Amino acid sequence: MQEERRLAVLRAIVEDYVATEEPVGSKALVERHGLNVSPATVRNDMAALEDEGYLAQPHTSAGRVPTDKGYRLFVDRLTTVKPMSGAEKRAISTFLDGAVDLDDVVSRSVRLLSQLTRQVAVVQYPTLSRSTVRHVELVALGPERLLVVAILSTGRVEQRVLELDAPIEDAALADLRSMVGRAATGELISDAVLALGLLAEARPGPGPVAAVAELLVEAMSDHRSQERLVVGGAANLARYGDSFDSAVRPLLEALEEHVVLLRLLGEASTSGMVTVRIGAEGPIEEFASTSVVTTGYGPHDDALATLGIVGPTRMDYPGTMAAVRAVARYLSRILDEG
Amino acid sequence: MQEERRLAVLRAIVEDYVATEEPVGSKALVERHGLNVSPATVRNDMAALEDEGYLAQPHTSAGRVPTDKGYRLFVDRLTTVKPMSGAEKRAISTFLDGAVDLDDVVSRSVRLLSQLTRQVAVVQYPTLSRSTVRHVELVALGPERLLVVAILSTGRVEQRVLELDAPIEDAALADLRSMVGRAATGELISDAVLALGLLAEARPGPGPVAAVAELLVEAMSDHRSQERLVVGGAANLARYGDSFDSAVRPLLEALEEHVVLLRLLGEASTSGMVTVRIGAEGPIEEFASTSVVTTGYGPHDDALATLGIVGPTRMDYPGTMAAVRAVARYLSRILDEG
DNA sequence: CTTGGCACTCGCTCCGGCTGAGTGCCAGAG
DNA sequence: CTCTGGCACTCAGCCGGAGCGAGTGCCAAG
Repeated sequence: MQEERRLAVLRAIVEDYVATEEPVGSKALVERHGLNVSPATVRNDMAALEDEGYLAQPHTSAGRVPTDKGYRLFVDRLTTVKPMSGAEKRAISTFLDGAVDLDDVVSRSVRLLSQLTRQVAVVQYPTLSRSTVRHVELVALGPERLLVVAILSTGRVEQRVLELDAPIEDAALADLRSMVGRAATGELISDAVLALGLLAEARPGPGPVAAVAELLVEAMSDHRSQERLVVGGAANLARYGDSFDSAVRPLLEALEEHVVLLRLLGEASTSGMVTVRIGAEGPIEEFASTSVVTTGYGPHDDALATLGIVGPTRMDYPGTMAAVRAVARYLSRILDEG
Repeated sequence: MQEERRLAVLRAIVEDYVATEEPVGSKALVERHGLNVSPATVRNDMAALEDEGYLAQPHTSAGRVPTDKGYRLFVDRLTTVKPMSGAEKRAISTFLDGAVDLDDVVSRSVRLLSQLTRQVAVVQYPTLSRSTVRHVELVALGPERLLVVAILSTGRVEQRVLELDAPIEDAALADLRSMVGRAATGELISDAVLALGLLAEARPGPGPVAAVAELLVEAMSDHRSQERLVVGGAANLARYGDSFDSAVRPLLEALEEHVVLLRLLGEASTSGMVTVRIGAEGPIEEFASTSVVTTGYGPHDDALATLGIVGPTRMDYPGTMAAVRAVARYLSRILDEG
């Protein structure tokens, strides 16, 4: 009975604090929400919640503020994911349907997500496990440098430069090109990887052939493609009104370090569900004072890549989670079709 | 005689203000620089410079601050571009020489430039007028959607999606593919464009063939490639200690609007020279309170693309200009070799 | 368990005075 | 005509104290 009310109080505090950005007191709370109890009662509940670590006081005579633990409880037990409005849904689909290109799809998703959530959006490029190899091209950049380009049926283009141990003859290159082409073209990525592996084995030794084959294997496995991601909406960091140099600068730096971001996304990559990491729950200290809302996406309901947002722990979790989920779904659908 | 000293005073004020970020007064000025006159004399000069619009006072009883006009005079007449130190030069070349890829070269350049100048760096992708077409690939994404990929000898990959008016048969596609391949492969871009133009003329009518050819022409002309650019070092905006929400937020937004940035770069694209645009000299209001230092770069001394930095009008112009020039040169050389 | 009352805490804001860097002007000296 | 020292003046920034008020904790009664 009182337990229930306490949770209601916690929810109310989170909602108010997210909305006003100011510590919320007992009186204001009973007024703004329809709690049929007196402020004194709420005060008792607040004191209890504080003892349990869900709330904190900035200073002795101020209102309460949720702790990370409080937010955690809020998203775990007090959140009903509110569906997007019809208008929002339409906006999403028309915005994404206009894309002409994989790059375009991704960059539109980032923009969309950052605008919907008013946070910094991060979208990892989708992997390509289901796509087939359309064409492999080897370009000599110099006597010992080779550019390997693989064109995939999804429209993705993977490229990579290979430094050779020894110069390669034009004839040998043409030979290699046709061999690789025959082995890989038209195959599923996985099959092409297999075929190239065989090819490399059949031609052992230190020659460039094996090296190229091995490189192709590596380049076309998911590894490299997952390294790419796009960040957008960094301007939303400007809403961190307080503590600028101390908070925003390292964040901006971290956002340019894609390696760090990839770790961040990789962490909570449970497929299908929206994942929320609050404050210092993750091991990456740059993001210890932020929350990260992510979800997997990809064609055929496989969660092949991750997308999400980074924002202050004080954020509208239900709305943000709904937006992240919605964008991931539409994006998955588009990849399914393309 | 006095005119000379006045310029020295202006230079000293600019240097001090850039270093300290605080309005500089007459007394401090004569102490820090070896001016062999009294503060009173300097005051008279300052008053004169203020009358002419080169200086301004934040408030009645504070030191002077250079105006945009003052900075202009400073860079035009008082700046000797200081050469990079040997260590810096070495750092630049080793950092850039490690690149494996065109994308890598560009992203390294951005990082380098932002670190050297401690400003936001912007690098436009180089154009490809001298490169040849290595391969053209047409991929059917659907019955009426075609992906066109062109691989160029520089390692650049251009791609584009084409929506057809009518479905295209596999046979027709294969036909088209070989025709286009024969016409373009191995040719200089310009020649390929020519050949494809002829091809389109020879096959008139509303069929997909002409459309594809025309699209290729368009895709491979410089237009699209010049649209791409990379931004880095946005974290340096955090050093705008004062006026955050009012100044940095719109800047961050503008930096994500590549269209705006391209206009900015396009403006001052005089080849060979380092160009400085100070404050409101340009027509783009988002950048009215910043300075932009740019220069052209590209292989063979053609200035084919632009690179530069965006920062506060209060910046170290000589150092910044030197860094921009140095990076542009090394970058050009690398493109020359590759 | 809830409620009203009450004393208490303490961050925020306003106000006034002080300080000091910096200026403008003027009169005198080169 | 230019430079210099002197002098009065201005004004932003920095305390420090007073007052305010939101909010709390505790207690005794319902």
